[in-house]
Amino acid sequence: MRTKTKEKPRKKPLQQRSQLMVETILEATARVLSKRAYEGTNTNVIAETAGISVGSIYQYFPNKDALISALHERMSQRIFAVIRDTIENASARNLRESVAILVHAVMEAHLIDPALHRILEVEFPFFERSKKPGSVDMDIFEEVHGLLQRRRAELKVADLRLATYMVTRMTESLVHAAVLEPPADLALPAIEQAIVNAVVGYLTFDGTGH
Amino acid sequence: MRTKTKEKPRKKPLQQRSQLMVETILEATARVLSKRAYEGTNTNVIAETAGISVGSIYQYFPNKDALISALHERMSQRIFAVIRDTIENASARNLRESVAILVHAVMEAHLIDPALHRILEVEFPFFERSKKPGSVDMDIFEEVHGLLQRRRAELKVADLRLATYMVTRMTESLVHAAVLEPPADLALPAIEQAIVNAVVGYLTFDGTGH
Amino acid sequence: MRTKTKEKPRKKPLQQRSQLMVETILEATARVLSKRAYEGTNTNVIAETAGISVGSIYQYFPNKDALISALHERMSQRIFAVIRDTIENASARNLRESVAILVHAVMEAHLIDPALHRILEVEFPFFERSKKPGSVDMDIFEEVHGLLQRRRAELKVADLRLATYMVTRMTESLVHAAVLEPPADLALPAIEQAIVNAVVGYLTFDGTGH
Amino acid sequence: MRTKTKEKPRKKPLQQRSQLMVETILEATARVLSKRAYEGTNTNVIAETAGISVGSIYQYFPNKDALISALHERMSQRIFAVIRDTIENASARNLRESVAILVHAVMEAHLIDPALHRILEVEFPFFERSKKPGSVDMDIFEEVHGLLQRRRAELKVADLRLATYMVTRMTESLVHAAVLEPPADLALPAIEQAIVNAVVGYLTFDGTGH
DNA sequence: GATGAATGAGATTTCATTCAT
DNA sequence: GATGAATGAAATCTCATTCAT
Repeated sequence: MRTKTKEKPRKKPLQQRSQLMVETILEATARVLSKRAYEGTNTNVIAETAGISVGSIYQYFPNKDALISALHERMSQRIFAVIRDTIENASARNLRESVAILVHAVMEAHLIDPALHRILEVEFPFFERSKKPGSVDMDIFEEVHGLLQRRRAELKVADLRLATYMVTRMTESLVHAAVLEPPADLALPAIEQAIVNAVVGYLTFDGTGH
Repeated sequence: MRTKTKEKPRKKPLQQRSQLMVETILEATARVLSKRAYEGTNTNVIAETAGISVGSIYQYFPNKDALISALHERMSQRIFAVIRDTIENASARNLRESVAILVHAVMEAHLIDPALHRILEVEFPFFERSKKPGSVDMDIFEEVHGLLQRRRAELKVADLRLATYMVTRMTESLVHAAVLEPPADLALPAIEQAIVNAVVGYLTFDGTGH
Repeated sequence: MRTKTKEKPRKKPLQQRSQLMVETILEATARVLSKRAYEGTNTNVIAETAGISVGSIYQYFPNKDALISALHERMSQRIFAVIRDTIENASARNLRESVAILVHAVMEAHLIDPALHRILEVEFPFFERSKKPGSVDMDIFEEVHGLLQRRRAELKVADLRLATYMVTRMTESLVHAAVLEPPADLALPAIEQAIVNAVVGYLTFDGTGH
Repeated sequence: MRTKTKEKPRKKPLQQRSQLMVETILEATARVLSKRAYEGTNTNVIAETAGISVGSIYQYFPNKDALISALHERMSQRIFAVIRDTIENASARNLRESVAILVHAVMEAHLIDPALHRILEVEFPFFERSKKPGSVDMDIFEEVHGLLQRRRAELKVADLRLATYMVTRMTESLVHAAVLEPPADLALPAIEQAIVNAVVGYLTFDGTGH
């Protein structure tokens, strides 16, 4: 059923070592980035942290930007994995539960590594996610689109693509804000609840008054 | 009578000239930033664009960051001015109209100088807005809080501070996304409409189904 | 008897004001230099400290070096004045007393404003004193030369010019070191005593053993 | 037997290359400093003179000051080496010969590279020598102290530490002045002779007249 | 493939000096 | 003469990237 899962069946030792090196480098990049933020992060420090030489970074990444991009991508993958698994494994009885599960999944995903996430989203958001098919954003779009289709009967909204866009954006943006810039006087669960309400409210709002 | 009193006939020439210079510098910074993005923006280019010398920048700003911050601040001020004026001058007959006006105002504000706005918000969001009283963010919060209070009767939400937070965030985030990363297949007015629906939906959602 | 005293008989108001300005500037330079050392001393700070504008400095001094030079010169003048007056007013009964008075005078002179003196000698010694007739160094040379001539009978040294050079250097260098880099475990009076001994020892040493 | 052990056949290639680079840099710094004095000496010129890139300077020295300090230190080391070797290898028959040898050694040392020495001592004396144990100044102090102890019987001075201080200062200051600001009308050997006389005179002066 | 010393363009910032007011 | 905003050459230092070993 899952269409686009990228299988990696070949496991040649060479590729294994490569894969290990790439992991090491990305891990170090993440660590340095979390600890020292944009200023103070440079390829030499990353190499040192990874316990390798700068040269090796350039063996696997054409330049520094590619490094950040890859990190972005990896984080997106992880987040998407969490979201997809949650959605697909959860059995919701109605729209509200579906949305609650979605929102909770997104929140969980954002709590994976908030420090790094924060840096990545806040200092390097311009490493823009592609909107092309196959990108994580599209994957999520499709996932949510599927969810809404399955709940079609319970919705008041007319345009399902627009609704998918809205739900995706609302969930992402509001969770993002709540996790990364938590307001001092509001509890996270209360906000989570409010986000669910907002999404369901939107989807079931008939536009004339309830 | 006034033997030795030095007259200062010129009306605050200093402040005037200073103000002009600050404007010139900020203007140039904005221009350079819009055109060349983060990379390629440096004090020398800014000075050149402004038709002044680098030294002059440092006469008015202690360092480069202060320059970007000032630009941020100025843009925030402008945006807030638009929003406040719109809200305060508009006469809405009901909640939906109030929200529609708010959303429209925010959208207008985001369309002032999207290119610059984009750079500023996207590349330098870490020049973080303060949450302190007196900051633009707080001003907007208060403005929205007032609006909701006036419409208290029409709301289903319990916690007004939470609601204010949600409305603020939703409006800002969704408009932001719509303007700066417009989805290819959706029209802006349709999205605007959807945002209004989402906000009103949230505020009038009783939690059980409408 | 005193040959080279530069008289300044004319006291036109204009020159008075100029003189005042020059004083103000030099005073400020001295103050800034003492307080902030080489780094952190610049014409703008000097002007600010003096309560005048940078431009005015350039009305009286062609450039920054001239400023330091003038300060050097002024300090030299003051030191020389102290030394000359002490020597000429003192009535010594023998060589030892003469030397003691000289050494003490030089020490007094070095204690006028040690902080400034230190900066001036330590950071700007390369604003080299001229060896030309009329310079302070020459004045001191002549003063000491005269002193030795008067004590000719008590000396064992053959070449009086060489002796003058030696006495001048010894006094200056040793006092300088003692005052500006006081050794932790030796008392200043003890060093002063030792310097006197050294000078007298030199002057009365017959070269074969005493 | 040694399957994977990486051999490092080149004898400390790192240290060797590093050392070479440090030498090259210091050498260039010395050359530039001698030729162009303080003004006109900058890291770019030094790099150019050394035939390397600026970056390499910063690979080995944290900043410009460290560069000058290192040069200072190296010169001090060399001077001390000359002095110590001369003193320790010479066999003097009496105090006068000991002092003569010391003075001559110091003079020799000051003549190693007078141009550079001049710049270093005259323009950067504020890169102050530490007075801590282990510093060159302390080494010299100890060396002289030892010398005086060996000649204890021939001395009239009471306090040996004071005497050591005086001898050290006199020798250093007077040689310094003689070499770096040679008086026009006095021959260097004559001055050297006079310095020896002064030191011996001081050490054997009984305070009442010889 | 791995290493890391070397590179050098380029960025920020300072400050002596000028000159229009 | 006095002012001080404006100037801009120049200096220090960084760091992504290369390439000989």
